[in-house]
Amino acid sequence: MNQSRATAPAADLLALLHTADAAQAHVETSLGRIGLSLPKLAALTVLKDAGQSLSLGDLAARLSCVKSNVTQLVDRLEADGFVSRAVAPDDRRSRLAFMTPAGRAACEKGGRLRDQAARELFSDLTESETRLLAALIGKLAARARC
Amino acid sequence: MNQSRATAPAADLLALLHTADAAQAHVETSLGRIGLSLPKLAALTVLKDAGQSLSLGDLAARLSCVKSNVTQLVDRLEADGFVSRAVAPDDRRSRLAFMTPAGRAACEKGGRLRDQAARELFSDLTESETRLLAALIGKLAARARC
DNA sequence: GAAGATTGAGAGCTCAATCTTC
DNA sequence: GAAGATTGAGCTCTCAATCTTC
Repeated sequence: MNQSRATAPAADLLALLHTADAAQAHVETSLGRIGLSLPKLAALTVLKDAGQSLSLGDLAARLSCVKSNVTQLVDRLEADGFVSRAVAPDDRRSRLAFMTPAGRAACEKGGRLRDQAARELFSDLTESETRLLAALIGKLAARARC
Repeated sequence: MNQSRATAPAADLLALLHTADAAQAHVETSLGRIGLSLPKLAALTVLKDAGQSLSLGDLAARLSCVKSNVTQLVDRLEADGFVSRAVAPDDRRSRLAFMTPAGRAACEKGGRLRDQAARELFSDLTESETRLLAALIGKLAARARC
């Protein structure tokens, strides 16, 4: 067996991508029950961790994505009533995003749902296996960001 | 250290998702040079492996996605000149997708680019680490599909 | 002119509704 | 009516172009 290890990386990569998709879908199914998605929860979490309102550019930088994406994400978050926009007092070009009380509540509830879903996903792995997986993923990540 | 292992799964999950995104972007950067994306290459590969034309429903099943997605994917592949549609001779409801010569060429070139990118991504892992990673991902996948 | 944000176009995905053919 | 495929609406994301304010 294993004559094809030389070409296996592609299969392993595809398995990784497919599993990540499935894991994401699993968490989002849970989050969907409270009107959240992973991107929305990520934005709310960044806002919560910042402890204050952030400009959309700031938010984009902390979410490692492009500004136009944040514009649309905040549009939807605003429609949900989880976030509001305000003109920055010092610079009228800049828009500040801040969480509403409903957003704060959704963030906390969503965080618990996400953590619970993550524990379910990892429940077949021992603690040392989980640490090992994290280390291997880290090696992959180092290569991917080049 | 490690007092917070109990809540770590969420961080590990997020790292996994983020790394998968980065890995995907890495491969797609390479594929983009020949006008392909991972979803397009996946469809072409399914068609190649089938060795014949497939109905769009068949294609959707083999790609594990919804039929309406395949409709749009084939629209784009057809616009690229990589795939053509034809009415099924036996059932006029059904549309067959078949690869054009350009599609076949793109599939082969794309496969090589994808394999090479995958080898780069895994190049910091030993063979046994790669196998271990695949096994751990498998455990995760088993949980995610429930 | 450069830095903020937004808009427009388009890829990729889903679900619900529709249309055609069986 | 049920099985094919498609269309319409919406989410997430990107890049290029635009608009406003500095």
